[in-house]
Amino acid sequence: MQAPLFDPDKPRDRLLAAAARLFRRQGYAATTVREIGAEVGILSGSLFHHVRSKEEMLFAVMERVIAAMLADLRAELSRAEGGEARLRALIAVELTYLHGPAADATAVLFHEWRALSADRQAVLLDGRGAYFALWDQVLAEAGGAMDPAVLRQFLHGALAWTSFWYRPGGALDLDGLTAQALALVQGAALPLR
Amino acid sequence: MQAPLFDPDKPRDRLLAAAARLFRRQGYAATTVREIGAEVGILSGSLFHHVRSKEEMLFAVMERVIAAMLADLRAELSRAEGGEARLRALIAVELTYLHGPAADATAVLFHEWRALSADRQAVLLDGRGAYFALWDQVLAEAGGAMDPAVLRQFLHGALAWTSFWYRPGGALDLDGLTAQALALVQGAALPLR
Amino acid sequence: MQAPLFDPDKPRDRLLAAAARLFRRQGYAATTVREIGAEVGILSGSLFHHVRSKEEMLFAVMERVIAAMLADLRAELSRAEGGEARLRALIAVELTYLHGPAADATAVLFHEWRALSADRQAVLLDGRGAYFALWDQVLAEAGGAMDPAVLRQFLHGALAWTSFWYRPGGALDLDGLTAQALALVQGAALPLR
Amino acid sequence: MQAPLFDPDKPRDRLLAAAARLFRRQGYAATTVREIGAEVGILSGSLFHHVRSKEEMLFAVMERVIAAMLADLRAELSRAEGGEARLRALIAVELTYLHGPAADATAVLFHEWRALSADRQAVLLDGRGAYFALWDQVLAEAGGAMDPAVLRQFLHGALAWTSFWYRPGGALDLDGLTAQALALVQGAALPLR
DNA sequence: GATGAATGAGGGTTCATTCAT
DNA sequence: AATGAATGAACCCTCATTCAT
Repeated sequence: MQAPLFDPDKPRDRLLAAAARLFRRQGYAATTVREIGAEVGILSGSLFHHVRSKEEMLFAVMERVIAAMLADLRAELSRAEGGEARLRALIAVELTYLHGPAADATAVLFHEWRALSADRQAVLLDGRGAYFALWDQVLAEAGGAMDPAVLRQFLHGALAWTSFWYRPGGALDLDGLTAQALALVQGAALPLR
Repeated sequence: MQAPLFDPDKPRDRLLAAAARLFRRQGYAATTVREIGAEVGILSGSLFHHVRSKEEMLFAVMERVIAAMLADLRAELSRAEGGEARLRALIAVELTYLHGPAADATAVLFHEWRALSADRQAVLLDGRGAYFALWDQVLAEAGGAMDPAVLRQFLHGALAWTSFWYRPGGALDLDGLTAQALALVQGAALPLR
Repeated sequence: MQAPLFDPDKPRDRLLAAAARLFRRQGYAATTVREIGAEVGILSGSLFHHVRSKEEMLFAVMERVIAAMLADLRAELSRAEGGEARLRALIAVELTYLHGPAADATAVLFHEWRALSADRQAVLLDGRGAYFALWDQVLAEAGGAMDPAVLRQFLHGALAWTSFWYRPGGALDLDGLTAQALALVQGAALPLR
Repeated sequence: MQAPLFDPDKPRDRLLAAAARLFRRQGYAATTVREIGAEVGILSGSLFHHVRSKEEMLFAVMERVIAAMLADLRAELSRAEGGEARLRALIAVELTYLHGPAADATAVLFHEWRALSADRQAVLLDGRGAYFALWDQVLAEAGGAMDPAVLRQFLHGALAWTSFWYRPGGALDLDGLTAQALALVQGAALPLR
């Protein structure tokens, strides 16, 4: 990840970071604007100088992650040489977002999608689509036996679910987790090396 | 699955089935008791003759699925002979719940866990623990290279996530999906047959 | 007036009557739903069992007066014989509404029109148009020298304004006030008898 | 009218003119200080360097019109010779204010009176009383049959109401409208010439 | 003079829940 | 069992006003 998702020097970014934290911990619907205000040390009314509505916070958080993930994945893929390296990049980017500094925002994107209004979902679908197109491309290149679409969903599900159980700092570090995920798909649907 | 989760002849069961349906479609927090009432043709005030609170509905739905999944998995495992058959049973039960008649309740159990109060989560952990103990046992028996705990989480995530994209009735039927999931783990972390 | 505008036996009507009273006294924008609730002895949240929104109360109040005034004017005109009697009916109906039991609602209709959203204004314009069409017809029949449209606006303004200064129960009763208004227009723009 | 009500070179006056415009168009309660600021090109916080509160703007606008109308009516009456000329002056001043350059402020005075706090209303009552004393005097001099107090209210209402329907620049110019209003009262309550 | 972030009270509205009928 | 009016707390949001910069 080149740059942090939220700049601690910008009030609006501090707000979004706090919102992401709470949305992740409690869910969007269960988080009140008063709590978000308290998290950054202002009153709820003051939130609305930086943001038009509670939902705009959700949208902005998601927008940021989507753009950043897409940029990072593109960068990593352009650096990676060979099918395995590209595959590893796919997984590494996803897990880095899920458990690195952008963990809150990424979890929100993955698990609170339904809380976003249909209108706003539509706006984000482009970026999300571009991201998954890269996945499909890499998985197709790998030329495994399993339908790439199904494999993509399996892998995406397995990685997304790590946000519920995996905590970095334990016995298994992020590289280790990445290796395990890589082993999962390599053994499974892709031709053995 | 031996018996349907909710008996259409019992008013309370009809209520729970409706709640599960709406909780799944809209999320627990975004579903109002009015909507649940409307779904079964009564007014919101009348709900509380059958149920003590909205959260009790969530709890009851989850309790039912947990007990039923545990019973079904036990039954299937007792019938299955050999490592692969037991592994297949693991996956088949999970996918049958996720996409069969109990789909609503199962999706609620998997995706609305956070909406349940900590107290009530604790009550359910026993049954859930017993279920996953069976998983761990079967996966350990298979004796693969990957840490069974990690493999369990990967597999559980991959299967849980199917509720967001897989729809029975398409080109890929449930047996086919089961086969694909089986292939994923068999190729990966388990010794090749 | 055949029937009271609001039936004291119906909770919703009691609500509307209270709303009309407060809207008249304080203006629509300056009246809070909490005040309206207090006026009928319920909490603000309970208002919304009878009414969808604050603006719906404004709308409902106006709708009632409009329909009732139109019906009453039609009835009075059908009873009135001769130009002067019809003219007197015009004025009498208007003043009866402005200062009789429907005074609050009528004042709200006349003075809070702007507070209603354009959408809802449009819905009411039909009834209002029919009412003024009767005015134009009666004034045209009278065959005065002044443009009937201008005369109608002058007269309507003069009468509407009475809600700011005239109070029944003083030296001048409603019949007296009606007579004065009749004298105003008869002397002015209409041919002398 | 001798001088414009608001001097475009003075920032405070530009503010008041903008406030009058918006108060008239949307009503006092429905106008926000943000909108007033935007109308003159500053932010809402900066308003309060020129004015102590939103209500002070309303007060100041009304104060200006009241003083100016009184001065103008005095001047016009001192110039007018004969009962009819004085009567015409009465009406002409009123209509000139209602539809000339001071239209916004005058409409606000007439239709937003209730939005002013009782304290501030009291302050303005002197000037307003002096103005209406002139009306009563002129109407009494004319010696008609109708109670001058009632006639004054009828006429005031009829003229005030023109702000809702009359627009200068159409077929009927201000002089024409003045003539019609004069005819209304002359025919009515005043002795025929 | 102007800014813009912050305040804090209060706005309209929603909603799970209660209870007399 | 069901109704439906009522509760009361909490919700998101608005707005006039303040003040350090």
